Amino acid sequence: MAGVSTSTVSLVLSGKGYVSDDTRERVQKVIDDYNYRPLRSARQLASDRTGNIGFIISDIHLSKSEAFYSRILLGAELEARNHDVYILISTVGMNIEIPKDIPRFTQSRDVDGIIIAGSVPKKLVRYLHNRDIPIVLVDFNIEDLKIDSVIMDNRSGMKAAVTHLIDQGIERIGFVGGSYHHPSIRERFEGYQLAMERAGLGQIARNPDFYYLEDSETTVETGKVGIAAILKKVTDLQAVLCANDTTATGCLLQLNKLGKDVPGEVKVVGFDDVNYAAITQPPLTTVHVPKVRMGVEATKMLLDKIEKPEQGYQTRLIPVELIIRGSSVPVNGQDR
Amino acid sequence: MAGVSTSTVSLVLSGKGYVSDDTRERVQKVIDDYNYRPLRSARQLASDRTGNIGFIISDIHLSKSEAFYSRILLGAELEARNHDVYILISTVGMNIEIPKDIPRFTQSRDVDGIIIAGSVPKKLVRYLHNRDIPIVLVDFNIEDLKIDSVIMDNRSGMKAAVTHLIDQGIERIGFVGGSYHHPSIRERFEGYQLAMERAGLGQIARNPDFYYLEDSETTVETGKVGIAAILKKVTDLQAVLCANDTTATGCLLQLNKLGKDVPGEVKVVGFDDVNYAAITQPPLTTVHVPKVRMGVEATKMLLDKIEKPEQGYQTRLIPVELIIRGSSVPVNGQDR
DNA sequence: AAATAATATCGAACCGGTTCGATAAACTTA
DNA sequence: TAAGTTTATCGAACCGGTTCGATATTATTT
Repeated sequence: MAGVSTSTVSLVLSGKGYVSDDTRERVQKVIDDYNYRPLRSARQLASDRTGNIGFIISDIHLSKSEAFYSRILLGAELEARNHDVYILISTVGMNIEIPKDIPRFTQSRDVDGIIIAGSVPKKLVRYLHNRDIPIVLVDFNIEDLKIDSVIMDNRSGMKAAVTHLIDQGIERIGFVGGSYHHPSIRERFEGYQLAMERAGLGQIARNPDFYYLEDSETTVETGKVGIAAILKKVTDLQAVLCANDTTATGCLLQLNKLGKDVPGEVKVVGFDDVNYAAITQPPLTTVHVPKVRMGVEATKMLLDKIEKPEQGYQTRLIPVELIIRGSSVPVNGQDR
Repeated sequence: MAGVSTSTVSLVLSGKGYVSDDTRERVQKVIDDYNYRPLRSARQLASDRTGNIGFIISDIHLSKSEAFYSRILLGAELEARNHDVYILISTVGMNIEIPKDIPRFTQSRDVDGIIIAGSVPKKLVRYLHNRDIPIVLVDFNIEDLKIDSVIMDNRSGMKAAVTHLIDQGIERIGFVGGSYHHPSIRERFEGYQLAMERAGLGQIARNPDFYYLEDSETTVETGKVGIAAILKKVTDLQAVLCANDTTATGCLLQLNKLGKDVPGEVKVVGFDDVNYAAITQPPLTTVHVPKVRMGVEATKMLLDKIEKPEQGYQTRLIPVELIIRGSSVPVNGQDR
């Protein structure tokens, strides 16, 4: 329609090679007028790019009560849209078999790279990494593999929480965690111990009476059991830091059941700032994690990696922020 | 490698046409041995199917606190996997411009059909419907368009809730809702009125003092404001039914603040059974909606529609179930 | 036994782009 | 002004499948 060959149109589309301004404008006009969009499958077949990225998440995480990973997905989608890239999602179970249950898109080369959000079976990551597919991990990492990752600053977050409590003159601070195999949870626990150490309270943070850890997935139950266990040994506990908001919610419920006033007798601090954190009773003090932004960053990193595969691996540390609500400070108004 | 032409391999793959058992086995063996997977882009280009389905959801819904729509997405993914189909997700804002902000995959024919989850701008649905793309709506519908949909049985759910309360000898039952433009919310309100009517309590359900509706998106705040408004007019309210669990949570918070005992003075019933409904204080009686299943059904319907576009449109009504927890019945044990 | 139908396989066109090499025109440079 | 460059465009091969018609073989019917 513009009186040129398809090759020329292709050049206009990609912006490569030599095209006279005159021709370029003429072609562009036809494209605009007819709302022409190149067929992706044809492009994919001809070039070696698919323009898709895979998003892998465990089915547990996707359907968890908090929209934590959904928001990471949202961020990834927003950024992908900017680059005209599609996201193919795939859930995996935690007990998958390799290679039977490998996400399909990795088999038929339907993606240029993969984002893995949250913890998934390590052997899956190993398998994909060995196959030289660009990967970015979000809120996850595997010690011995050099894979790009986006993680929140768990240690600083915990440090801020500890400081917030110590500033109020509180010292007998415990910790309730869960799935210790998840790097974020481990880092949070370490952050707690480190910050306590620095404040001269190392003998408390190192005392197992003051913390509760377990290896299973964190649930509300974890919080209930955890705080109950600690209180049995430490009757005058003043505050508890939790590995995440889910656990913190469990602590709140259990403390309420035991008739302990929050924040009067025991203060509670969570981590993640999931949406319902603001509507617990009392509202939960917690460390805000910018989930959407993490998804955005992951996509950026991945696209970058796809573009320049040779560059070394990197880890992006996303800053977090302590949000102070009613569970850690005495109420002065009626609602705070 | 099997000593046959590519055409024959194609026939083996698709199971169409004539292939001798001998040849079929030989080809299949090579496929298995070499883990051969046909390249999707080549298939897409050659046939007119993409093997992808689009999943459209408003960005608000995807990042809401409850994992409601994420679970629908999960269900869709699980079923899609069974059919070796990919899901391309796209979020849309509620104030999009047509055709500028139309999800990309609809423009470049990258999907065979579309699932729309929850409410999105009506003009978007109209636009897509006019373009003759197979569509299935989940938890949404538009009165004047004949589009396949999967919806939960809102009226029956509300009826079960009303009956549950009436069985306890309660009559002064109110309703707190929100975004009335959402069909599910409207149906729930209608279900409430209808069930009350049938029980001879129509004069209550028709009395505006007993219900609170607004046009904005439902939030916790909606619940707080709603229950407060009703209590001002109906001081001896015995129970409140809510349009969803989010609103119900708001009611719980507000009742707690006002010093009203739940369920002693006022009983509260929600709708949806989102994950955190079990951990409110007290745990929330609510109507369970099988979200994952809705996603599964939607995918099934869509693939069916793609296969046989001519068949008439249908609506699949998914049954719901009342889950009785502490917010609507007196506690007899310590925790119930 | 001949005619017809069913089975089995393949060659070649095609899907809609990208990209390389060829060709030609317009500029530079010696 | 001839030779060499840069700019502009295009033809044709190619990506890896699907599908239609042609052809050959085998089975069935009359």
